[in-house]
Amino acid sequence: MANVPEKPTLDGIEARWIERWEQDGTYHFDRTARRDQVFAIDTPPPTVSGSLHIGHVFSYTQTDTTARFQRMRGKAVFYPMGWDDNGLATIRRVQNVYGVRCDPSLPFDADFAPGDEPFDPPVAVSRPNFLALCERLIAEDEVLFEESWRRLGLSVDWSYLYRTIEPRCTRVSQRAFLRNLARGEAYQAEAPTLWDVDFRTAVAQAELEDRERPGAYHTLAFHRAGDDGDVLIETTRPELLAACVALVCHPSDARYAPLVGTNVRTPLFDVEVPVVAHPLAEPDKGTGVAMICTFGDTTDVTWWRELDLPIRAIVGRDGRIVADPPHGIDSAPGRAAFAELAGKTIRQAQQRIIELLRDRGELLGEALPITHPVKFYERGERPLEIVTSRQWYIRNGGREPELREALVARGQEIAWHPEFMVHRYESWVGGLTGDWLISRQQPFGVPFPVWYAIDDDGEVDYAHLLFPPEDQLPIDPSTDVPDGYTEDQRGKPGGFTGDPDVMDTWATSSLTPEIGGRWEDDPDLFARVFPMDLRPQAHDIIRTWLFATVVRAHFEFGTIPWKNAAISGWILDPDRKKMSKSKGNVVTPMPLFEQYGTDAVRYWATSGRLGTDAAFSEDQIKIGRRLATKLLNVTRFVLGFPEPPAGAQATDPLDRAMLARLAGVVAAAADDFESYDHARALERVESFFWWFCDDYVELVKSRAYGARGPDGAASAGVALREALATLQLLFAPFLPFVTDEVWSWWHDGSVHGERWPDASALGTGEPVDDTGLELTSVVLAQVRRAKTSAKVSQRAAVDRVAVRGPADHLAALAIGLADLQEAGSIREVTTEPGEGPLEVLIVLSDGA
RNA sequence: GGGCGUAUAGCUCAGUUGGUUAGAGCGCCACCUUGACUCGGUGGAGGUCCGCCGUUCGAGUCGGCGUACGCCCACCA
Repeated sequence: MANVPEKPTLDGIEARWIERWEQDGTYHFDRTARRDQVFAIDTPPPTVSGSLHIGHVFSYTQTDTTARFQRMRGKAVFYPMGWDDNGLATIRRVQNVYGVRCDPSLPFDADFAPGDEPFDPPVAVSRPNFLALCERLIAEDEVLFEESWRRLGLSVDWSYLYRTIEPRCTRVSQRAFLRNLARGEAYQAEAPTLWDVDFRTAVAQAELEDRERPGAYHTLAFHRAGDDGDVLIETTRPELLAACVALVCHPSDARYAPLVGTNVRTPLFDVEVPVVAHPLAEPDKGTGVAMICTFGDTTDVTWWRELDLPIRAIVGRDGRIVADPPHGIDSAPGRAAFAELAGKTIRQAQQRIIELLRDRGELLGEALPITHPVKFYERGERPLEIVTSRQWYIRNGGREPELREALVARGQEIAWHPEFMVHRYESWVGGLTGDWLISRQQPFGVPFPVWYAIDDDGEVDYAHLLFPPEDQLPIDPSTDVPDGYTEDQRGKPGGFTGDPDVMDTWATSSLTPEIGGRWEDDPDLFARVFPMDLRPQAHDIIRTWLFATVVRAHFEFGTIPWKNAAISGWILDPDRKKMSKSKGNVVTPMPLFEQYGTDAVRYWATSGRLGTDAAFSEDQIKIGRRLATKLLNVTRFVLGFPEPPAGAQATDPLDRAMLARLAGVVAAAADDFESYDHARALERVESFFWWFCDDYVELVKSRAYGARGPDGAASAGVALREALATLQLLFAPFLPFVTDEVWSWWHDGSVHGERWPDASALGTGEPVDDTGLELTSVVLAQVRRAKTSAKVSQRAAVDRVAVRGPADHLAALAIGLADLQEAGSIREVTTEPGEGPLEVLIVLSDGA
């Protein structure tokens, strides 16, 4: 019945099995399953790009082993996939691939077509043209992207594939936003926000990172009234002097106490500003007095807000000094100085103002060079500025202690794997300084489903919002028209205008459980999968994706979005540096799949534990390859023994002991999986497997061929096959291709449609003492050692093996002696009771 | 500044509630072409378990102090 190939091979098996699984619906989600029979996974939708990254392989394969295990446990596994294609990553890619930039003021050009090469210099295109290019590039990318993902052998149900920009996801995103708005969880505000001058968009606290940058302290002289002399301050940003609205010192700083409440005049611009006190000012920094500008950093924002200071904004959204001086700069010399700076970039303005100040003697001493951390948008190239703008926010506890506590508590409801990762969540939520800024001033993304009425004077009335009913979603306010209006009223007095912004990508991806589960579109499905069982993701996006998802579920459903969070580590290169495109040390998995087979790469990936960064190791992949090859060969070998008669059982004590040991592995590996420790499960199974191949199969092969009669052969044959089938099942979550390959040689149907083995059904199911098995291995090793030392073949004959040791050990060992004799080509085996540890005397035939 | 994690063989890492001489794989060395596997098999060498102090009959494991590395959060005039 077995159909074993003459020369088994791993080459090319992926394509065959991927096609077969797709045809047979092997990973099809049974949506009739009750909620308690479902295991739902909130798969991270990867950002669409040209290719798969080795880090993807690492984390997604780990999740896949859990999905496969749960499926084998009888769960209906809901394992959707999605592509995240609506973010800045897509915009950047379109800009680079086609050499274009979006200029919303341009009209649509129906004849526009990109060239084969990117335009250089970049060409400005209209928003509709830009969006068309986004769609086009995404469509091209996603074909190849999906192909490479399928090659990984994930057991996802591809019929649930989604793209975050598609209408259905846009609808989910807009609906959730409108509900947040209706409940007061989302709001609009005009406020200072961190701003990327290259992307020309606001960015959220979660997307910041500090980078060390060179800078310098410059000492500036502010002037007191009359002849009271100067007040000196140090600043790294003299170019913001025109934006200065006050000086600040610590309330307890006696040196400056007399100054507080008085006014001083700024150098160069001669603007009168007050000296104020605030606890955030640090006496031992600089001179102890700092200038407050609107806005140099987030501390300035705090001071400005808490001290109720005026605003003098001088940095435009393009990162240049604005054309007109802010109010307060009234003197002719002051205005002249400002004119020198207007239109310059920050760098240029800094250079120029230093010259101007020095010429006037208001810059003292030499600049003191320093290195200091500067805030950047994580994808950006220039430091962030702070500009005042109208933005949308979702409350996240950053300004409300009660909400913050509630969200911390939600995080603690989740079972984290590993547990300590909850600390990252807690420290992030605990450190929030403001609400979640979700609007972005970008051409491509999910639009805010909001219009504003325009009053009779032509002013936009931001307090007068117009919404679409939910059943009209998704909408684009730049082309759709609110109820009660007509298109020709767009932008007119008494008419309306659409909100120009789009949502940040996290505002949509924070809804992946709702998107994947078809919230509101398919209530029956949603009820079966939400809240989900598992969110797998990497630790760097706990503060963004994970937290945001918790916020949305908390508001919409009053629940956590999933019971478990499995946090994977990162891939480091072999020198333990983080892999990144800029370092040029990125490994692409496709060539590895080709060279070693997907299973081999999966072996490496699943050897990694959750929460632990792992070094990329081609050696580990080679070991995986060896394992897969061994599975092919041992299957071929075992299936080549005479088939035991129907109804035969494993009766030989050695066989029963082996099966009992295997039963222990089955149970322990299941426990490992239940506690999200796939790597330990693999280690356990693998360890048994090599012992099985190296010792057990070697011990019983002669008997299996009939050397000790038909009963012994039948017992060995049964045990070998039971163990082989069990091992194939145990490896199935890790090595899906080779296990289905070897399974198919002697079974109908896929191994991935089978149940996890029943430990109690192995052998007779009765407990068996493992000592005999262990001792047999020990004596076998001694015999091998004797032959190796004598530099003879393992096949060489042995005259006599004499074992001396405690009676209970000898009794246990008795189950293996006959097979040992065959396996070792031993003429005579004797045992003798004695004290102390087991001693083995081996007499080789040559007298060696 | 606060927090989390890691430290075991040349390398990558296991080591569960404390329990004989601390394990695996790779690499290295030697040997064997033994009924499937040379992408194979057998064996060997190789360790002050980061340091110090403590608890204990007993510590790689528990506690304290420290060191190194990585990360998170905060600060950043």
